Amino acid sequence: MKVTKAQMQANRAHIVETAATLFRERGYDGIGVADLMAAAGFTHGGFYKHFGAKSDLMAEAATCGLVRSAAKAEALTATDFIQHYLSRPHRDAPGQGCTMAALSGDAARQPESVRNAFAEGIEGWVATLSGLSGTVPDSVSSADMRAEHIRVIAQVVGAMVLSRACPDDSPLADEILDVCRQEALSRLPHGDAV
Amino acid sequence: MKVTKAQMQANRAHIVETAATLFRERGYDGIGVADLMAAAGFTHGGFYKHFGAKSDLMAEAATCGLVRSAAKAEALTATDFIQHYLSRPHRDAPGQGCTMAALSGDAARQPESVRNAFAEGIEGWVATLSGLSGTVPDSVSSADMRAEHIRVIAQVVGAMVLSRACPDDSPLADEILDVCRQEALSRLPHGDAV
DNA sequence: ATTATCTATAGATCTATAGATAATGC
DNA sequence: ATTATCTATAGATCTATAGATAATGC
Repeated sequence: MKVTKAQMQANRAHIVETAATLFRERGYDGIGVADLMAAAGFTHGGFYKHFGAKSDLMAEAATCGLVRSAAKAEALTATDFIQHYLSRPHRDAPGQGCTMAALSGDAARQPESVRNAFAEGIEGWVATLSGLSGTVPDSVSSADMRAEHIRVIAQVVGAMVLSRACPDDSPLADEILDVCRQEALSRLPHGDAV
Repeated sequence: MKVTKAQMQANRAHIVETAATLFRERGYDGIGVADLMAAAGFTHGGFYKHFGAKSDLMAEAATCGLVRSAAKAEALTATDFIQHYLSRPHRDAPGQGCTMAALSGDAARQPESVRNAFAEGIEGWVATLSGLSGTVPDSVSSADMRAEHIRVIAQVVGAMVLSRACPDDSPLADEILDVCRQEALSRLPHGDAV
């Protein structure tokens, strides 16, 4: 039943990725170690050879999800990022979407190790937004860019969290995305995005 | 062991208020029916004479918390509302704070009855912001006021959710509140708030 | 007579651990 | 020999229900 070291690393990575999806879909308390391991193709007893506790996996899965989606965003313009982020497909597929939007509320009640992963992930997103073309108007000083990036993140995360808290097919859920998208795009340079 | 009808109504209301606090502090999955009833001063068996299921209490507690804090906000100016909302005391006392910030992430994974309570609560907050003096600049048309109020709510909820996801004493947690407070206040009329 | 609350429990979870198994890696 | 994974289980939860009790309300 033992596997090679390389296979064990691959198994561990697969557990983390599976958890990153299932935690985003069901919340940290919404899926247990046994179901997570089963979804990854293992029995639950082996979990504790990979991780010291469930909260260790929460932290690793958060980092995995935050890094992965920030890397995807780096290929986009700021306009395309906002369009994709504040979209119905993103809202309706939290398992593949933004970890901040899906799990920040849960993370606030988890150990500091999990919240550390979130803080580093948020910093990563600030850096990612700085790299997107046209993130802030040309007139904004570079000293204010960081603040503006933080505001954009708070705006889009807040919009997504509130939209998801509404019932399916709620007009308000769509309206929240629409008005925040309009605002976020109007902040971009050139005004060519709305 | 039976009580008067009036006492029973009072007991029920007390359970809802206790739940409104404990759910905000620990999340919907973070406290069970037995502990909730014990915190309200009852044994857990009686719960099901008051509510059909735990999710019924989630919906009632959400409405209770949302209505109560919106009523408190109505006595404030828009400037004071932003100052209080995006403050460290609010961030560090979720049990008495905004239900949207504390439980929207959890609500997204709950039955439609709970999300209906959230959608109505968000609409209530839009109406509340409309009533605050100086919510939007005088130049904004009334047709755009609703959109602007939704954006303010998304902004402050997003800021609070992200700030709480950071570790205790994290500089980033404070920075998120600070930069979003600055932005929200600058949107108010007269520019006298910053 | 009705019923709000209580005690007790069913049945299903959950996290974490103990010990067996079987394949790697020395 | 080591160890990644497995089976099995301990001990603690959880939601919901059943039946007893005792006070209200007719």
